[in-house]
Amino acid sequence: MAENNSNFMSGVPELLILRLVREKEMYGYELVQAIRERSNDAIALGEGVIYPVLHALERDGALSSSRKTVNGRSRVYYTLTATGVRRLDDLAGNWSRLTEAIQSVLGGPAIGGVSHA
Amino acid sequence: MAENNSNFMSGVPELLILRLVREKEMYGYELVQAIRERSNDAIALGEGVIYPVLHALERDGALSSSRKTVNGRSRVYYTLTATGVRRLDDLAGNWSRLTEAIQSVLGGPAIGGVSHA
DNA sequence: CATGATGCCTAGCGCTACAAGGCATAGTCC
DNA sequence: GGACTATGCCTTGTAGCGCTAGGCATCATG
Repeated sequence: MAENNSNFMSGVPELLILRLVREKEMYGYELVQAIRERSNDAIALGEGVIYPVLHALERDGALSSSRKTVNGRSRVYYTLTATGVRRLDDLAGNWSRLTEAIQSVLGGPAIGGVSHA
Repeated sequence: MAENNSNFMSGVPELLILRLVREKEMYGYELVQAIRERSNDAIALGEGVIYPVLHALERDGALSSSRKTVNGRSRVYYTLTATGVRRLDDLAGNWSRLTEAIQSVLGGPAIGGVSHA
């Protein structure tokens, strides 16, 4: 009936993960804590959210993994691929546009003028 | 296993609707277009999204409706109740905190310092 | 009288994030 | 040595949200 934005409010966990992994290679358990800390406990994604996303991203070629053993502990480190960088830019752009759009609605009728024309 | 934020990425359509209705009483079809226009086509929620949310909000006492006939057309106008105002403030606060948190993750490790302590 | 805009509505699907587990190893405390 | 916690990985099942894709009625337009 109408071409809508397909599921416009999704992919935030994906976005956060990609963004963090861009800084340095990280493993799942580490990501869970990093997100919690960096957001001041405002966002607390569990492992049940992180791991499936990680696997999906690897399947799509956005991340590549390598198993390493540290202190007798086996960790799966993820690094960003070229595809992943593109995906990150994409998601970040979408998120930015989305928040601006929502802000634009919340802010009232053309306060400063968006000057879209 | 852990108390997480329950479905932290939801309620945006609800937020937008409440915000718009706060300005003046509006009807469903009008809301669909208002959201599209005010967001510069960035957000295009269909009627299939709007109406169910409208009904849920009324059921919860956040909105009250009144049927009016204009130009032989029957419209259901919605107005914000006191409960609705509270709900709006709530959602707006959550949204604000969420975007800040995400920004905080996207922005890198403590750029300006959040000084939470 | 057919088509489109206005205006309301609903059933059903898909997908995302979530809860709630399981499993293994390392360290700590008694 | 046994219990408990933290670390580290994983999967299954579910719920809720938003979306697609319709239906129905009126009015204006050609």
